[in-house]
Amino acid sequence: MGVDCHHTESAQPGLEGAALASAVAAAQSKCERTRERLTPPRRRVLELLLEADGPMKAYDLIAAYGQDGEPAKPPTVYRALEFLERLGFAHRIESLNAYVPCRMEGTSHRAAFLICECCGTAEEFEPDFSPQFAAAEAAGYAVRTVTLEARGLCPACKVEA
Amino acid sequence: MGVDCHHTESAQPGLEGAALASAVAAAQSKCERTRERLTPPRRRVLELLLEADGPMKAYDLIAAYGQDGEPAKPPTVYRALEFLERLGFAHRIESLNAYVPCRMEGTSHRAAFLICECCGTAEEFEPDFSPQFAAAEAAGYAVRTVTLEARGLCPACKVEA
DNA sequence: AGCCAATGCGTTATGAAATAACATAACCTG
DNA sequence: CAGGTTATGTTATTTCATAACGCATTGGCT
Repeated sequence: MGVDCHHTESAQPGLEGAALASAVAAAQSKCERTRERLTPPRRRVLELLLEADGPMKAYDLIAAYGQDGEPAKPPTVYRALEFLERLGFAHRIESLNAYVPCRMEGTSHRAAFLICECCGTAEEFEPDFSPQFAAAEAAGYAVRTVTLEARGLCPACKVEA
Repeated sequence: MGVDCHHTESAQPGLEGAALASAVAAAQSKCERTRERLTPPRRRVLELLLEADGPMKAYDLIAAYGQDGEPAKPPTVYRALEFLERLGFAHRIESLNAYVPCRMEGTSHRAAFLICECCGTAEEFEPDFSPQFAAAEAAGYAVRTVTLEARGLCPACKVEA
C-alpha cells in the first residue's frame, strides 16, 4: 500500500464453507422479505466479496467471476455491485476504488472504515455521525448517505512500523 | 447529478480578480514559509480550482489549463493536484472523482463535505471527528487522515424538491 | 564559480475503472 | 397468456489515472 511496508497480506478472514453459505442464505432471505431478487450474478458477486480477505477491486471480481476461470463482462459485475450496495450488502470504499461486504447489521446508508495503509485491510466500524449530522442540519442540508474513510495503520502494522 | 433535478448550476461563488489574487498570494507565502515551491503548473491549477463554481474534474482542469485553450497533459495536472493536496490547498472528493480548493484554515489531513446530489455543489465544513477518533483508538488504529462525504440536498435544492 | 543530488517538468504511451447503448431473456401480475 | 417491468448479455467506448524516461531547474556544498 501507500506506505513502505510489506506484509503477507493478512487480517480480515474471508468466509468459507458453512459460514459462507449461511451468510449468503441470510442475504437471500432478507431479499425475499423485501421482494428483491438475489439473482445468480448478484449472488456470485456477493460470494466473492464474502470469500475475500480484503477489499476487492471491480476488475478482481470480474476476473474471479467464472468458476471455470472465465471472466465476467464489466457491466455484469458493476450492476451486481450496484444492487448489493443498494440493499446494504456491500459498500464501496471510495478511496480504494474497491468493495467490501457489509459487516454491520442493517441497511442504513452510513458506513465508516478504518483502512490500513500498510496491509490494505479495511475494517468497518459502527459510525456515530452525530456531530456531523448536527453540522449538516445546521447548514440546512438534508443528508441521505454518509461515508467516512479513516486511513492509517492497523494495530498489527503499527507495531511493525 | 444523480437525482432528477435540473438547476442552473449555482451556489459556491468562485473567486475572481482581487480575491483570487489574494488567495493565491496567501498560498504563495505559506509555501515560502515551509520552503515549498508554488511552481507555475501548481499555481495555475490552484487558480483554476479557486475560480471554479464547484468541484472540478481532473480532465476539466486539463482542458482549462492553457490560457490559450491548449490543454495540459494529464500528468501535469495530476502532479499539481498531488502537491496541492499534500500542502492542504485542495481536497479530492472521492465520491465525485473531483477536486475543490480547501476552504478551511490549516493543513490538518481531515476534510468533510456536504455534497448536493442535485446541484452538484460541495460545501466543506469543519469536521468534528471525535467519536470516530475514539472508535479508531479503541480499535488500536493510528489514524493519519480522515475524510467524510455526506450526500443529500442542499438548502436551495431541498426546497425545490 | 563548478559540481552534484534532489526535485520538478514535458512527453509518450498505456493501464485501470466505469458506463453507454441496445438486444434478448425472465419475471410477475392482471 | 399478454404486456409491462426488471434483469441480463454483449459490444464498444469513455473517463480517470499512472508508468517510464529524459531534460531542466534548484539549492546546497566545496
